[in-house]
Amino acid sequence: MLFERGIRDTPVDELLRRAGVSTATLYTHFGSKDALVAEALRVRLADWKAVWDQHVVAADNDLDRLLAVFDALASYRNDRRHPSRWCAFLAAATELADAADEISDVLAGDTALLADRLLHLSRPLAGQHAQDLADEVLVAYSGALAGFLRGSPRSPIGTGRRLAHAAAQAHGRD
Amino acid sequence: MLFERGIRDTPVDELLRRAGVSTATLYTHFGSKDALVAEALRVRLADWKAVWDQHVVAADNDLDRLLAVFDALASYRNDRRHPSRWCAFLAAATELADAADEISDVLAGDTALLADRLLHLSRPLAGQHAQDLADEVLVAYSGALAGFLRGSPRSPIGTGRRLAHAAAQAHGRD
DNA sequence: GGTTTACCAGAACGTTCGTTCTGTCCGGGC
DNA sequence: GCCCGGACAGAACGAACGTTCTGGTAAACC
Repeated sequence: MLFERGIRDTPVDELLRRAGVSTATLYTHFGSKDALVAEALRVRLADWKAVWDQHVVAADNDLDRLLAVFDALASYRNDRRHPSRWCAFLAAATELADAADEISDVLAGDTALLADRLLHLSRPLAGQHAQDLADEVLVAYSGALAGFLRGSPRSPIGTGRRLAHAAAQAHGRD
Repeated sequence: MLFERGIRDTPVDELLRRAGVSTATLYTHFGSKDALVAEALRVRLADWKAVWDQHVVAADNDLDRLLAVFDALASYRNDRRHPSRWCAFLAAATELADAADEISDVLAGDTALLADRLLHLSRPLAGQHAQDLADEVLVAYSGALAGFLRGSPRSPIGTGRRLAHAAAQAHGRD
């Protein structure tokens, strides 16, 4: 709800009704709407990390482990426990530009997770160019997410995966 | 200002002060804040298109014409007449999810412009796979923009360009 | 020269929304 | 049996902000 309709466009009252909880309870537990949003984002980040983990473990070669981020994204988005228009973290950072550090910290956390893991997964494929490959996959991944916001291309995840694949091949050759 | 601090976080009063214009004048000219924002977005889209045009014309081979979108993005962003945190269109669509059609129409216009031109520019390089290549470049482009929001990778445009280059090469080979 | 047009400054209005306050009720521990 | 922590519904508050209104000024035009 927060991440479908937008954080700013979802009043606290709706969250209360949806959760079947009273105003006072929410505010004693979280203190503010921003803190609640930050907590929701932290939960999403943990969930996302877990799903990604599974797909990396399930892959059986270096290339598939790197590309697993796209397969993980596909299954994360198919899970109706994680509805969102495109990316909860990028959207939150956009909507709440000047807002609480607590919130932009979660985007930073997501980005750091992606950067670190992609770098690690790129090493066996690209060696000393691992940083370049990791950057490229991160951009392909973010671009796929943005594709949902644009409504184009039709299959952003498949497109992002092909892009990352081509990048990996390009680095594998040299 | 609208696209640096965020549309929602920029009150009309600040725009008035900035523009040295009175409330009444703004409202007789535009009718509402949303309409003003929509107009600002339309102007940006026209500017962006013009800059992109120049870079396509200046390129002297098919590959560079396709990749010109990244060079255009770099010079568009360097021009201080077009400040923005990442992408005005994607940001506006995120901030004003349920808002006026007039606004989401501009994102649709940007996306259509990108999709059409990239497809056209992809044809000489990828022939029957032109649609795939165009999709890939669009994702690489959107990913580069998102990179500015993330603050990672450090040079999103260069990374996106490499990504698109690898995709073009991959399609050129088959 | 009077009228129209366009603009200005600033007050005022109405709505939305995050947050707090009031008063009530229930359930479990001594 | 009493008490207290925690939850509830709902009213109330206060700030922010988009929009409209009031009244006044100055140039453009017939």
